[in-house]
Amino acid sequence: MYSSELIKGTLKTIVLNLLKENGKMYGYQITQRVKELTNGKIQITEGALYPTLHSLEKSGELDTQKEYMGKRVRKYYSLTKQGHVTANQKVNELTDFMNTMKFLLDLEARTSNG
Amino acid sequence: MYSSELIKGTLKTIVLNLLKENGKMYGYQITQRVKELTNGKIQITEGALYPTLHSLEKSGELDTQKEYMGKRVRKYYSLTKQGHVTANQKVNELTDFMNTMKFLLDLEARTSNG
DNA sequence: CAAATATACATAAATAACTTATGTATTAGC
DNA sequence: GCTAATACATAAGTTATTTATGTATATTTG
Repeated sequence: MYSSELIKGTLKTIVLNLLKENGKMYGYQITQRVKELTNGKIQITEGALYPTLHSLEKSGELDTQKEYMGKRVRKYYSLTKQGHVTANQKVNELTDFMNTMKFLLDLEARTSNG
Repeated sequence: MYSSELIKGTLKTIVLNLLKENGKMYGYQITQRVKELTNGKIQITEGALYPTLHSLEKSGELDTQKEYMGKRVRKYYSLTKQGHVTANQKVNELTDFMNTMKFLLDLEARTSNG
């Protein structure tokens, strides 16, 4: 597990990108998928996820669709048109940021080598 | 400029790494150097930096040394032995995290391609 | 079949790392 | 002399999280 400060700020990007690639997902599924894909290195808590999903829905990035499995409800989320745009922007911004960070760290390492 | 959430959590790592490579630096110099190295994409505010420096000093990562340029004081910071260890840990953790994030984003992109 | 665990949602209080605003003082440029 | 840059510092407000708690159904295990 990474120190939590690092993960902060990337949650919306992770969620939007997962939905972009998987079409639709429900909350619990997102937490499990991220845990699985990162070998437990990134674990999204439900206390963080659900408010984020609600906020993305409110701001028009996500649509919801309820599905009943017996008596249990699953709330599926999918990207709106606007959500697709935001997803791309967020992924690009994060990629750019990480490249800048790597440059910042690598450059300094190179300087010390001569 | 990146949205501020992204930069959160990386400030200590940036500062420790800069000090590791440059030996000693003072606060204002750190803000200018980061701005310069990232073409203004990352701008560390003084309100964020000074408390961080104080906190790193308090926790034993940094030593300080005052230098007088005429009447003006500069407070130089440098890594303690423990600070070197922490700097390496933080850089490794950030690098690992960024690789995990890239995998998470790239994997999904690859999945959509077939 | 009872108990524990997993699935699945949700919210609210507390916390941490910032931003924004403000303050002081010296130095440089016009 | 005025403005901007240099150089420090702190405090209030914001925001995204963590931690804690709650509800309910479904599955596994003894």
